Amino acid sequence: MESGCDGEKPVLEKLEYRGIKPTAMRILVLKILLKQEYAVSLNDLETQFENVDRVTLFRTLKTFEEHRLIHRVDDGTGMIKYALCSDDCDCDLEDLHIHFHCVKCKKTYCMVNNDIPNIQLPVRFKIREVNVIIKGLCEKCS
Amino acid sequence: MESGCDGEKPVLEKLEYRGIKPTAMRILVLKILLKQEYAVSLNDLETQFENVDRVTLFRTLKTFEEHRLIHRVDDGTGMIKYALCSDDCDCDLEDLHIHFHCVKCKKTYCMVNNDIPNIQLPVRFKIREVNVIIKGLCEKCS
DNA sequence: AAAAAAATGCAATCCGATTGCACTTTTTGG
DNA sequence: CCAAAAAGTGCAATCGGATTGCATTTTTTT
Repeated sequence: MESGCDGEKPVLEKLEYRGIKPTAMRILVLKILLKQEYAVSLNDLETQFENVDRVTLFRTLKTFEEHRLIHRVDDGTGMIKYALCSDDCDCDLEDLHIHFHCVKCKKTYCMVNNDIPNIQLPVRFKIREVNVIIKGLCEKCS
Repeated sequence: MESGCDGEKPVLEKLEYRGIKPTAMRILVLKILLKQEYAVSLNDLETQFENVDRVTLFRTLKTFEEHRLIHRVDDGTGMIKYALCSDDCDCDLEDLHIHFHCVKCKKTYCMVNNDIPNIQLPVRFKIREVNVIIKGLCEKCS
């Protein structure tokens, strides 16, 4: 049986694992991120708090990003979204799975079970990163 | 032998074909768009003029977009880019080919010879649009 | 040519992202 | 344990691209 309050240990471990000092704010934010089933924007995050400064959240996300705890998700809406990296992920820039953006509920899901398809480009183009965004209706909205 | 000045007819025809009234501004903008080999942002466009108002360009592009003469290209940079639709294109939202964004020269190319790969999603997700962005180094920069 | 409609240009606004700086909390070294 | 240094936080302000309001100009209609 777990005796820690609210099962906080895994959160602390995750932070430490990435070399991030566990401040109250960061613990809170990570807890929220862990609950999300889709990529969140700064705004999304902000609405989950009562009285938090946008900028602090912004910088918390920035710290998380720099330490590879989260990564940006480009879902084609122009708004930056974030998602947790998997524990073993060492993503240089962005992660490599497919993202699905629901045009109705505006949520962006990570389609973890899909591999990026192989794409043939003219010889001299050097691929560094592939981003596949699918737009449509998600399970709940279709 | 073509006798028209500067081969302007095709430009006028393109505008008319899409039901766009050919003002001086629009002819100029379309001519520039026809010369591009990659997707352009509003800024890119602006730098090709001496004294044009951003907003006019913006609205010109908007008109073109509404009449399906151009379409938006999302290259993951967060900045909206535009590219000409092919003559027979009737793209509802965005076009369906792959875009390549060079991280060095910042140009975004349309990879017209590549088909969008088939992607399997969980059953109840309804795909409306697929956008593939590849980042890396282009021919010239690699 | 006059009236109506469309296009244009300037100023201003909007909104998310980001920075500056002062204040607070945490860490470090004596 | 305390003082200095470092790190984190919060508020105000800035930045940059996108977009709108409105007055003026140009084009179309009658």
